[in-house]
Amino acid sequence: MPRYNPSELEPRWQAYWEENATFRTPDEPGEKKRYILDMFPYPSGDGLHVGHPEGYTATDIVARFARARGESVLHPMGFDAFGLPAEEHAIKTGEHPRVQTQRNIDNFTRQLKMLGFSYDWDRVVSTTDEDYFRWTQWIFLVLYDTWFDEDAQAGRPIAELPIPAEVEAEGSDAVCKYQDKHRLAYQDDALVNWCPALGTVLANEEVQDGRSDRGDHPVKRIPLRQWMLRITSYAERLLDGLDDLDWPAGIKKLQRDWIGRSTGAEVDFYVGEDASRQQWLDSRQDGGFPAATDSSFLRVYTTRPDTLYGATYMVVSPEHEMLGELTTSEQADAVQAYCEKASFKSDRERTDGDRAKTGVFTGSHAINPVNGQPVPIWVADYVLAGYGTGAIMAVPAHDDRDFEFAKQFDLSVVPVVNPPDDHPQRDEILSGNACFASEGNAINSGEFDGQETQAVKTAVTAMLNEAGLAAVAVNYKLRDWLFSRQRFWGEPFPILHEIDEQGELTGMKRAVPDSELPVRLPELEDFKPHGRPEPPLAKADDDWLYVTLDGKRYRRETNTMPQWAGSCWYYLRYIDPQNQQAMIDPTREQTWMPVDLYVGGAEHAVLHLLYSRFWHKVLYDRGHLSCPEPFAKLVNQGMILGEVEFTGYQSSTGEPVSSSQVKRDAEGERVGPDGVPVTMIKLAEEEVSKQGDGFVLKDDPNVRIDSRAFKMSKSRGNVVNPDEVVREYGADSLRLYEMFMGPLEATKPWAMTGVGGVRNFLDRVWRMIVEPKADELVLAAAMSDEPCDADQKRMLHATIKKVTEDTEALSFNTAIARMMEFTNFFTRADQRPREAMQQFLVLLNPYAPHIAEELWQVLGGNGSISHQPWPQWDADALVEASIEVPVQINGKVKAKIQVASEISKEDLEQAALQDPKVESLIADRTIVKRIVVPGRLVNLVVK
RNA sequence: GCCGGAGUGGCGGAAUUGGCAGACGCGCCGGAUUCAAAAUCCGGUGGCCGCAAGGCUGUGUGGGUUCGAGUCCCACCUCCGGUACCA
Repeated sequence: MPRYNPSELEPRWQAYWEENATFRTPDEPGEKKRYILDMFPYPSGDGLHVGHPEGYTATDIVARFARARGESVLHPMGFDAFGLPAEEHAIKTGEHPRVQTQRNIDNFTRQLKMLGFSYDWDRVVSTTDEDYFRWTQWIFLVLYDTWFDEDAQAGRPIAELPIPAEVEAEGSDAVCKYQDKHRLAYQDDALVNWCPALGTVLANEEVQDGRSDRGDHPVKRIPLRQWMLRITSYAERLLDGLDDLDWPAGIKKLQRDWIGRSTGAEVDFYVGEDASRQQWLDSRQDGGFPAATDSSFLRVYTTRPDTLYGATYMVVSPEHEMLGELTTSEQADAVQAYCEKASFKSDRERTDGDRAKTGVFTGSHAINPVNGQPVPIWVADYVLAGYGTGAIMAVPAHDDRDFEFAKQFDLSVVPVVNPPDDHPQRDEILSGNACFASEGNAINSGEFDGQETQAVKTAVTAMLNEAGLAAVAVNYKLRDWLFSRQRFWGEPFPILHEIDEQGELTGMKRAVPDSELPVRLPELEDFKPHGRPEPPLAKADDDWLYVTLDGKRYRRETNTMPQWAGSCWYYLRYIDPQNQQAMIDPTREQTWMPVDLYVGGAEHAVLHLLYSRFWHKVLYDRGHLSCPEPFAKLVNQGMILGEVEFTGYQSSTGEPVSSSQVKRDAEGERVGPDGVPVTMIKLAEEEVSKQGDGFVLKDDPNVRIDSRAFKMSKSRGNVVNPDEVVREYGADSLRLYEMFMGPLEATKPWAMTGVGGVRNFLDRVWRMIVEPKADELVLAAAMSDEPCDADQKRMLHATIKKVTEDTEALSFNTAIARMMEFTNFFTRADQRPREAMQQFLVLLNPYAPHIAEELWQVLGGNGSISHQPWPQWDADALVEASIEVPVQINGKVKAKIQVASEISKEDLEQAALQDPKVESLIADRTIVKRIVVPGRLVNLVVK
């Protein structure tokens, strides 16, 4: 029996494609190019997950479709192969991360090939290849060699940085240090998670509630010299660039919010001696608002300068540099104790949830510049050191956080914005017992009373600016990018630190010359932590660690780059993966960039995409790239959940508990109505039945059952393995099912019966062309060389149209539905024109390429079906002689009439009125309105 | 709390953007084929009322706009995802 046997035919066609290099990227792209990109995977030891092939199938369909339409396609794949799991494995087993990584890459490659994706396998890159990370290091050096010119809003070579005369005068070391302060890649002290018990520095994701994930040991935050990338300089450009991108609106918003631009004012509050205040004010009047700060005043950033009259106290962050000077001797102990406590808290703890506000009075006061009133200065950890100036003016009447703090410590509340007359809490607000954070008319604000918030903002800022006490300011939530990791399995930094004769660091550093790249990872005896808060590379032999260059001795940088580094620019290397002379050939870059379609998970919505855009813009500024944005169109595929599960609950005594009575207690534990924890039990579909909105236990309909699909996870045991699906149903069925489940962007649950459904469809396609009853592989008896009749032609051309349009719109599920209709139609026909079958296979090919190739050959086609041009539909063939039009009476369909498709409005109305059913329904009533939409419907409004 | 997204048959989902709700698939029911089964093929399948013809009702809830609303507007509910004091 010549049955459809994917396990035989799929590997055969995969071998054919490989041998014939069917999907090689053309060297000289034709008129239209299309760069179709997947977010490359981290090759984990678990292998491919069914979530991966969702996006990969979508892009593969688009790639095959575009090729058939004569476009030149670049469709590559690679591996984001640096990362923590391989390193942890190495620490445990002593096996070099490279070994395990290669094994995983091999397995991923096998699985990807098994699914028949049309990648150009000659262009595979892995971020761990020396040939690749050589250029990652090179790009780092571009960042290191660049400063950001605010006026030009562009990155420029560090050599072009204007050096102030006073720096110049101090000599070349001072100039170097000045330059270092302006580079896009610079060093700064930042806090790391140091775990003394494990003797290692941990990544944020390895720390849970201040304790290590592994072993549950305490983790301390200690400052360590770190590499930072000055992404904040590009904040404005990164914001602006979003406008022209064809990205989901949600992702753009996420990026905008992450960058978090706000405008307001910086305002200086005098903190010096009362006696010198007038002198200070005079100097400001003459000199204007200074760029640099000194200890005579406290500078704050606010987005609500209109509420300055309501600023009743100030707060500085525990890390604020002026805190020491502001603290009076009486308060010194309390302040010191408070700051110490704060320093032990992680960022997370400090900003976690709605915990009560804490803080300590410093003992000093500042003078509110608008009214000359003294206001107390507090220190509190609800003010973040890294945002704005690290200090705030607190307006408890109009800021929820300040209000909460003021209530806690009994500070005064002065309302300065009048809430609307109908505001439910108006009286409380005006008496200082509630907070009103919206806009309105000013009150208690001197000359500004009665004006609207926006006007007051501008006026107050202008007034203070006139006096040299404030200036308009812009702030971003975006922080500079902490770029170094204390890890082994990452790219080494191509940086050398100068050491003197005693082996001490001099503080001077230099880039490794281009010709010396790549800086390879050292060979280590083992990968176990060495117990110091220093990166593992510090364990390397002196051969690696120390370098002599131009007569000077250097110690290599021992931090490594984060995993993001390699993924920031891989899309460029695919274009020219073998280039030994450059990161990318400029002509090729111009030919293929930007990426026309980028598909991947929404979890990378912010970081990966923002980091990539940042690097891209720097490389663009420095003349290495021709387009300002890397990814023209972005699509996020939705998550695939496990099979739907029915979950019931049981009390401790084994009694079933209705899910409507199960609540979560304070710890998040599920408890029954008595507050005692319940146990979850998995139920089979047969044990439940539908009732109302939900499901209930069949045996006891009073017990409600939860029904939902969960994220796939090993611990839950609901992970679907693509290897098994391919073994059972074939790769074409897996591909087709992933696309048929629903819209690409939607989150959707897996259902193995659905895979059976699409497999059924492919079996039907097979039998539509191959004779199922014959012993040999022969064409179906119904196959005919006659042309299509009118109905067949209409079905064929309507299918071509629908599949073409839906594929273009990435609406794969409906395209597949249409191909199913086509197949149902033609399997019923006893004459199946060969030509229709052939055209159909070309449509099916992007979706299920193996069976399409096989049947194409069975039908006598030459070579690969992938070389066949995409069919065109004939609009004339779609026209039907007569169509059915519904007739509504008062908006409800009461009859259907058969009319000529080209019928005029008047004739359609006549036809509707003459329909016997309609006649009888309107017989004794009057028609008050007639709506006639030719080709669509007739609606008669009667009384 | 805030920000996104989504609520349509037993289930996954369609619906040319305001014009016949439920395409297609799964599941289920009936029939054909078979000694029997699998496979296959044909038909049915939102709910309620009715022997039937047919009628009523129906896209999370309540209101509104319209000749006409799953689709637009207002208010609310539920679920999923993200986020967390950014002044």
